[in-house]
Amino acid sequence: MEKISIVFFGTPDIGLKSLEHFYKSDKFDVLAVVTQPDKPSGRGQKLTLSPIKQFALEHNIAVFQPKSIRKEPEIINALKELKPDFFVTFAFGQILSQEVLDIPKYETINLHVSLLPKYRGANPIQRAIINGETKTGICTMITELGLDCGNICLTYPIEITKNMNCIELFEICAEKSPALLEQTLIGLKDGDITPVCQCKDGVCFADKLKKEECKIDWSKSAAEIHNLVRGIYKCPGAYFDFQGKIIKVMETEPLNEQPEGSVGEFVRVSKNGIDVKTGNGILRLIKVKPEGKGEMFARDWANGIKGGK
RNA sequence: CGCGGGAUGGAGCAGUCUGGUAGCUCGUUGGGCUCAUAACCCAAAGGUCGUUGGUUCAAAUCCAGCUCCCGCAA
Repeated sequence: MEKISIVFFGTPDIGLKSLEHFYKSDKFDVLAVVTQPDKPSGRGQKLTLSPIKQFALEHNIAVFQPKSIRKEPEIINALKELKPDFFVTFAFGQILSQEVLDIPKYETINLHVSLLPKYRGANPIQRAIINGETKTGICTMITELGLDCGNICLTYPIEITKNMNCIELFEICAEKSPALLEQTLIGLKDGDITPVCQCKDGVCFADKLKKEECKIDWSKSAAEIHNLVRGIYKCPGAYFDFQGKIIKVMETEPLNEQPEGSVGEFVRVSKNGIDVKTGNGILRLIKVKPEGKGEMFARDWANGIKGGK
């Protein structure tokens, strides 16, 4: 069987397993990788390569790093020269142009980590958890010019369990993506897949996270805050202010009690954690991460506060 | 050279400015109380104060270098 040739468009590590799969598979040929330019990042402003670029460099795959691919004819021409069967985009971070979409012999396909048409856009995984969804999924689609609006090829459902956080969900998505992409490409090439239009009902968008959203509003219900905490776990993490310091909340458990006291007050400190009164119910803080410190159990943090007074 | 916080028994912290006996809240172990306990009382064990050098009669503390961890910003 002739190999299917692809160009992989991606940036963060959620797509790494898929790229690796294509690279190692004898059914596919990765002609090149397109990723975001290197950016200064991290403490000390060091120039950082995207995980996808690192992988490409380690395996001698050609890398293109357009600032904006629509406006760089040289890169577009180079991609045309490759004569790929497919373009595969997965968390690339740039909008393509029709000219780019038309380059591959078959299609340009995109993998999106939600069950479209829900959660189109930048942050589907985190938004799904924040909104308390119990199921989501991944799907492949024919890329069109609009935002995640193309016809659907294949989907794979994923259950969101009660305490799952966004990192865990990221990993599941990354894990399940390679097989779905492979099926999609082979199916499209053989004509076994007929992409279907996204139904018009239920369209919603997953906007980028704003900084204000990460600050915990104790007047919300314990369940809502719990969803926020796990939805933005570590990236960037939900927090509250305490004595002028930022305290990030890493792990929580909502409880149904309705205690006396005011909203946001620590009503109880026990071996299990710090119980905070919310607009509805108690939120038990299990693990926190104070500014400048490492992650710790909430009860340990509480120990230090008392001792320091 | 982007800005900033931190390293002290097993955990979380105070003590550093103003050098002079290793402290607090927990945990652990043993004992007591109790029908019983995660509660209470008593006792014990456990620390080269991140590392190297300097100043000093004397350094967790002052000075200089180094290592590691973390927050912001991007």
